[in-house]
Amino acid sequence: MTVEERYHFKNIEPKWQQKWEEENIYCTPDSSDRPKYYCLEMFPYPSGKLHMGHVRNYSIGDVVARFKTMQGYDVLHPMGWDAFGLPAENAAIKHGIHPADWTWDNIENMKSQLKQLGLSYDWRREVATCHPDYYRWTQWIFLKLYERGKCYKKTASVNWCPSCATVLANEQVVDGACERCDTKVEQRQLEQWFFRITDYAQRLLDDLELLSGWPEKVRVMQENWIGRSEGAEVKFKVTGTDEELEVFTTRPDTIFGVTYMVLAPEHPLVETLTAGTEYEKDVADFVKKVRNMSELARTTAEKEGVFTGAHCINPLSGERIPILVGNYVLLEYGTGAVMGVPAHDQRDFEFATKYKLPIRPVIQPEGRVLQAEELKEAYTGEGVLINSGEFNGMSNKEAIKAITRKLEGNNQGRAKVNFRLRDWLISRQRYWGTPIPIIYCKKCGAVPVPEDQLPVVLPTDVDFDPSGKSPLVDNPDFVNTTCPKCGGEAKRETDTMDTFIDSSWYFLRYTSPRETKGPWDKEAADRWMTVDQYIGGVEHAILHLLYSRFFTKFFHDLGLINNREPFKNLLTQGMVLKDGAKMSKSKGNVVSPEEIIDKYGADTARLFILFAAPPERDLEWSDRAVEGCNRFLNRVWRLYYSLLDEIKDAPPVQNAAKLVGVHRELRRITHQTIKKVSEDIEKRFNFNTAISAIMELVNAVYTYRDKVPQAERNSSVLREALESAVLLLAPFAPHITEELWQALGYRESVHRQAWPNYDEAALVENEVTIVVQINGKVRDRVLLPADTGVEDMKKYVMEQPKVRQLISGKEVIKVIAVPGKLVNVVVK
RNA sequence: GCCGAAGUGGCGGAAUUGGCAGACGCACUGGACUCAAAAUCCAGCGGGGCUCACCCCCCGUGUGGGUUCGACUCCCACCUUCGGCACCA
Repeated sequence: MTVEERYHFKNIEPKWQQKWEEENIYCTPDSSDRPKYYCLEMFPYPSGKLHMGHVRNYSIGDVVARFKTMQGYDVLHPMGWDAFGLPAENAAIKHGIHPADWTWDNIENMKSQLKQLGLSYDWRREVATCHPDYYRWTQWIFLKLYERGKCYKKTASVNWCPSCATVLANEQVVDGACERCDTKVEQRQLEQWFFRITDYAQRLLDDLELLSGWPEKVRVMQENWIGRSEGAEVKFKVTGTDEELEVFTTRPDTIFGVTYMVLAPEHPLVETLTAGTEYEKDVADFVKKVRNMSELARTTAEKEGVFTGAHCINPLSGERIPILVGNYVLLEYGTGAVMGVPAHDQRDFEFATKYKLPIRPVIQPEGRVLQAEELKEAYTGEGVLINSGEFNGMSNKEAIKAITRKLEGNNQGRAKVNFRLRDWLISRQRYWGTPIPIIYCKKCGAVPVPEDQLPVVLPTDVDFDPSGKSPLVDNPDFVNTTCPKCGGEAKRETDTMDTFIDSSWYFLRYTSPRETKGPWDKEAADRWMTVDQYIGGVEHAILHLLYSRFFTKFFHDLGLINNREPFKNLLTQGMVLKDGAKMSKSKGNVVSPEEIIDKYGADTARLFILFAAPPERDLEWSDRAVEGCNRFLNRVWRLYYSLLDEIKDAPPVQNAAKLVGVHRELRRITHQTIKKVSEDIEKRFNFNTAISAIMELVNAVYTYRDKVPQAERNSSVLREALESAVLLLAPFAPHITEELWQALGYRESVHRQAWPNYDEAALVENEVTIVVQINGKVRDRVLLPADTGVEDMKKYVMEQPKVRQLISGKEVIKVIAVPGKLVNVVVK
């Protein structure tokens, strides 16, 4: 095969893409003796067009997959579509296109764009969550959760997005607004489906320790989101009734400092305690006012409260304590009621000061006497108990245990762990999602659809209401059915599932994507899981990653898989910026991947995006730098073109040890580059420095070609350098390297070659430059044999005329020598 | 407010274990090639001083201190930017 004089990516790229597809070179075999490696990038929502964030995500993953393949691993590298979701439905309402058509068209379009990038996916394993063969198993998983009591329906105050016309999970509310459309979220009382993720709170927290391959940042975010706190639940008897008021506190040691109690406005006792009293109206007005506030307004409002007229009894001191209702107490956390200890909690302090409630210190810091009147803020530190009866003098740390024990003994309380994490609200009042497989029967109530009747197919013949109301609600063919239990008339659930459910198990489906007997084949799942490397945006740090971990644990408990965690190593890539801001239509700073690929080719686009910054960091787009990468590929091409005849029939390097001078040096650079590129990819994912090392190798070959006359060149060394450069560059720029590889005379794909190994002996330098410092400042450099010992180095350096001159008349205090590096002379 | 990450030339970034700061690339400047341009190639490119040829010297990794023979790297304090959490009792 001959090589053209100029690099025409427009011919080369489609040619190889087609060849690779014909020969199925990226298809993962069903069985193999090689060790497995599962490389996964977060699958995209099929919005219609690829953006630069996708290009970055998938370029990173492709380098990893190709590198691991060349290293001899059996690599699973699949791609698919997170294909349910609101934009499809909005397109239907706006443009009259059916969500299914819209979605499948987009998938087709994006798939061809992905193919143009030359990504090494096994397309036979493609999945789309909106396909009945997929969501059938999403429904199956729902039924398993239902069966095991991990799925339930309840009426609760939920987040409602008026623009999306649906409820949202807690995780989908950001700063009181819908994470999708930024509309202010309202609170509504609705009956909704939940998954009991809170049952897994402790395990989700504990197993973060297994995830040493995750960024610390993501682990901390999950830890905060789960929000474990240890404390106690304490019962206070309400005076004059049989009622008991229960509170959760992390500070049972301050119980003698309680001077009031506060209930959440939604707390059931509020009505009970005030009914028929003179306080009823004031309290009801207050509750109404607070309830009408949005969550955001409520959390930013100043603390307010009103007295209910009721009192309760401190279980340890017997003291009578007033009960208030407060806007800052949340019903959903703990028991929906808190004890007020103004001396030792800043919020309580502010509240008590505002309403002139008493403040009583019960913890005394060492060496200081706390006087209630003098306090300017709550004392939240450690100390010794005072004003606390039998516990006086005890350290507060001990008192936490002692008081909890005492309460437990009296049946007035118990140790308790609370989590910030709430159950996952999974139902959505929208059409384009997985139907919830539940049937409501007048006689039997909510009945799960039997497994053999799955999937509950989403009907496609539906009309869309501009209000966003789900077309399922008014679709009699879908809604009306018979009860699986009694055969009587019944109605289907019309809510669909949160799309995060679809994406919480797709990584398992890839292991056996056409399995019909279950969501996946256990043997296949056990062979491939866990995902060795997961790559995606940090915006999924909580939602998707937490839900997937929850599902994995649930599947593990059911014996469906052996692994406990889905993703062993996680790489969170940074954003692609233009002019310092995230690319967005509204800012008008979008660079389209299509244009770039058309102008420079996929190899250039990939190379730039990997070269411009390390993957975790944000990347600033630069058209000029893209041109630079294109220039580099042209430079590589020209180098091959000019040397191809010379190296075509060159044998492998023999008697490497006997090489000298420039030939030895070129070989050293070749092997040093192999080492550096291998380590940069493997250990650090620093593709930018790997690429710069390849550039240096190419520069070195240029220098060799231009400085050494042709007759004197060592064609074997030259060939080794050029061949290595192609192999090292192959994961980054798959098309050009394939073309050059074949030009070297090989028939088999470069992507099926073994990753090059470096020869340790070739790395050894005979002579090294030693830096000479005087008092830590570089003053000279000397060339010494690489194996020169410490004493010889010192001796040699001290004899240098320049050194003698610089230290003359000064006292040499000591001389430090680091072999291969430097000599530092310390003088006074 | 709390937690975390980062701060290095005109720009993106490098320095992996405390040992030559600025690799590689972009931009820029000068030169070669050309009738000319593009492309390509060569050289220069942190700031300042001194020579103004070579050399040499001083300063320099957000700021101020410290440890060390030696600090972009370790420690303390502070400033700035970005990200996350934020009545969670």
